[in-house]
Amino acid sequence: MAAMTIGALAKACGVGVETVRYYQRRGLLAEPQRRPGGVRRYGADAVARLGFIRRAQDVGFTLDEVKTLLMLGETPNCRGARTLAAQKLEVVQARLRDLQRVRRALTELIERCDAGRARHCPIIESLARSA
Amino acid sequence: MAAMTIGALAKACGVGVETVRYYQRRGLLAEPQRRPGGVRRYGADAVARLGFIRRAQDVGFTLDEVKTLLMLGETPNCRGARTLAAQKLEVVQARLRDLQRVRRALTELIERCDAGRARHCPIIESLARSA
DNA sequence: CTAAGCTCCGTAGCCGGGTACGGAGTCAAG
DNA sequence: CTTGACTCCGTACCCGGCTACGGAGCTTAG
Repeated sequence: MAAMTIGALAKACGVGVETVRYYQRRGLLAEPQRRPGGVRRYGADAVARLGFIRRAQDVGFTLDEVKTLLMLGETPNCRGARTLAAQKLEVVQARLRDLQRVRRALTELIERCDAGRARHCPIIESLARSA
Repeated sequence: MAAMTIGALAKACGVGVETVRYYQRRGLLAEPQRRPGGVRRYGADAVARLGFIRRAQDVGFTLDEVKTLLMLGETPNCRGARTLAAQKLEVVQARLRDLQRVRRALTELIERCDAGRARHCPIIESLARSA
C-alpha cells in the first residue's frame, strides 16, 4: 500500500513527475528513502505533504511561503503562520482593488463602444487621451 | 520644444530608458529619426504613443495586445478593439472570482486562528486536511 | 530473456516585462 | 579642450513555477 514510486505519487496528487523532483530540489519535500538501484520510494506522508503544498498554493502562497509554513508546522508557531496569512490577505485585497478598477475601466470602454455614434473608435480614443 | 532625447522621453512618461528601447524592439514604438551621430530624436507624438501604451497596460492589456490595439487605431476598426476589450474583461472577471475565493479562504484561516483555544495552529491544520 | 515503460540525473528552456552590463561614441557646459 | 552626463548597441540576466530533453539504468509483464 505504501512505497509508491515517484510516478504513482505524482498521479495520486495530480501533479507531474518533474514537479515532484522540483519540489524536492526546492526543499519542500524531503529526499525519500531509495531502493537499492536508486529509485525513490514514497509513503502516505509524502502524499499528505504534497497535498498541503497544493492547497497552500491554491490559497495564494508562493512556494517559498509554503516552505515557511511547512517549517512553522513542524515547530507549531501560530503567530508565524497567522502573520504570513495576514500579509497574504493584504496582497490579495490590493490585487482585488486593482482588478475591480480594471473591470470598471474595461466595462466603460465597451459600453461607450456599444453606445455607437462616435466618429472614431471610443476604445482607442479613450486610451489615446491622457489622464 | 519637440526633439527630445530618449532620456527626456523616458522621464516625461515615467519609464526607464531601457524600456523605451525595449518597446522599440517589440515594435510598439516606431524607430524615430536620428541626429547625425545616431542619437534618437523624439517629438510629441512619441510621448502620446508611449502614454497610450502605459494606459492600455494599466487596464490589463499585454504588450502584444497593446500592439494590436495600436494597429487597430491606425485603420480604425471598432469591432477588433471591442472584441479585444471584451476578451480581456472575461479574463479579469475570472481572475476576480479566483481572488475572492482566496480572500474568503484566508479570512477564514485567520478567523479560526483568532478564535484561539486550538491545540495546534488552525492554519497549518486546515492546510494539512484534504478537501 | 526481452522489450516496454518507468526512473535516474543535470541542464536548458519557457512565459512576460522588463533590468543590468559594459565598452564605445557623442554632446553640452565650463 | 576636457570632463561628465548622456546615448549607442547587443547580450545576458531577473522573477516564479514549472516543463522538456536526452542518454542512461532499473523493473516488470509476458
